[in-house]
Amino acid sequence: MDNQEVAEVFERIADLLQIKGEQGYRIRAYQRAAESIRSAGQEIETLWREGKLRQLPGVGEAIAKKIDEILRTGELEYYRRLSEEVPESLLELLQVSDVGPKKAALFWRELGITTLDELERAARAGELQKLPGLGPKSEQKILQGIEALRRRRTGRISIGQALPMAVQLLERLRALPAVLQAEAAGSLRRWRETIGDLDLLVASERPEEVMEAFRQFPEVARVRASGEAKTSVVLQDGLEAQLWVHRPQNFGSAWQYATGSKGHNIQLRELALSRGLSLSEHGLRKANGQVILCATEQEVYSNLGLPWIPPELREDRGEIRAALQGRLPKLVELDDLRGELHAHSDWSDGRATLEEMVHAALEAGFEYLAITDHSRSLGVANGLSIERLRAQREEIKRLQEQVGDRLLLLHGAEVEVLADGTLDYPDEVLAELDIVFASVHSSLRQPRERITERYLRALNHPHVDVIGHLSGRLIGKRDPADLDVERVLQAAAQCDVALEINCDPLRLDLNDVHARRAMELGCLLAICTDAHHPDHFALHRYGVGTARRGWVEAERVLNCWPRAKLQAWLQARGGRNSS
DNA sequence: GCCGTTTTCGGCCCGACTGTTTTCAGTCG
Repeated sequence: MDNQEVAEVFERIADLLQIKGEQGYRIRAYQRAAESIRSAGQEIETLWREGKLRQLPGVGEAIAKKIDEILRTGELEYYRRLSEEVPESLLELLQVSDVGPKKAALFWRELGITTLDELERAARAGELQKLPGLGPKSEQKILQGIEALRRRRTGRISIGQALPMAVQLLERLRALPAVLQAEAAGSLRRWRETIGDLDLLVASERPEEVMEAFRQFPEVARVRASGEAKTSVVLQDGLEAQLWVHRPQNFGSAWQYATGSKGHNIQLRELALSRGLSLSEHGLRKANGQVILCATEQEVYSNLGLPWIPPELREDRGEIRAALQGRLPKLVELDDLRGELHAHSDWSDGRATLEEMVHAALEAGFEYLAITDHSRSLGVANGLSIERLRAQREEIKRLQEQVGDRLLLLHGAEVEVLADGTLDYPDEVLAELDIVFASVHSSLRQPRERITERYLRALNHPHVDVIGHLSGRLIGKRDPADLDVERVLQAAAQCDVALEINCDPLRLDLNDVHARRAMELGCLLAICTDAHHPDHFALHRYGVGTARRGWVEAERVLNCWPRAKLQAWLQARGGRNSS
């Protein structure tokens, strides 16, 4: 059973306890444990075998015992008994906006409702408004919530879709005369790979004016709630958006609050309490009632005795402790990237010529560009035969002469790791290349042991320099391969093979959690766009966001290295000589 | 149920908005 599945058990326990009416902090304890298990860098089974479950934050004696039972027996007696008491299907009611545990319990106990369909029927029949504490408006909202849920169905969307929408709304906000500053917050600012809703923040002295304009934006389909400080809307495409408006004097604390994550904010507020301060979006309040206004986030953190913590780290994954101890990483930045090592041309399945890719790289200010077209067996991608690969080398040499010293061109290939773990070109051909990416595009569904061995074989091949998009996942479309990631990362560290963080917002592969584990194990990384078109070079920022979420520092990223260091590393590997 | 630059027991984040209320509960972020 993997981390995700174990985490889900505890999440469901927390939800069931809420509906049951359990009061207090046990619920949060289960939620925190679930989040901790989900974002653990290692597999829960490994930690369990090694007796290290208690090292996970939020996992104490009781939850460790429950994990042990789950992994030994595949079941949990406590959970089974709980779901006998409270029907599990009630959990789907919680997905409806404006329905929480209290209302779900009310519908169940008073009307015997246990499914979404039953809830909808009751609402249409006017049964809900007869219940205590509800009226016609609540009933109408719940019906709208059910319809919105059915329309949406997709849940969270890719950050690649969310970012352009947020940019559009921010531009519109910045054009308003009453707006002094407008910024993204929430999971978007933390560069999470998927986004549940857009969180936007504005600094203004005239909040009503901003809110009024926002409600009228053409992107807005429906206003869910709107006050002086906060407006919540549903956009035309079903996505929800929040807008907060605060004065510039407390913009910093408001931005900190709106950025989250929830877990980070809770930890930060507890730290504030321990120092006799109460933290909210309005600022820091001392015991005597005096409020310290914070115009910048730096002021929020420094008043708590902390350095500013980059948004990508704010996931309650140990960043506050690290900040207290002065151990925050010096995160890689977009400007640290000096070149691209994974790019395609129309020699295989790219949509631009070599010349066009080279010129785009010059435009982007790269110091180097590796062309890495697909290898021969990948027919769907027009993979290069050995003859075509050698012809391409001549073409690249010609282009190198044209551009001279302005850009270093590397001739590489994205070589298929075949189903048995061998590579798609013979060794003598690989030896001719400047850089070799090894990737898996086929037989992704091999059983765990088999596909892990396949990668281990590739890692041990002397000519392999980088492993491309390790898991093969496409977010929301294709699950990652069933892989023993820990073994692969350890082998990569040992073989001195780098791992790609693929910047395509549908891949982001390695993901943040695996990137962080790779850093802990001493692996090298490469942040690459896998560009199939000149426009794709702009995707670097997504990979950098993921890398930063993985606590990645520039010195461990191949394409942050200066040209000479990169060349020296490549030439020292795989028995290549410097010819 | 977890956890300790206050603590192994007694704490555990904070506020906005809405609807159905005569002063607040529920939901959300």
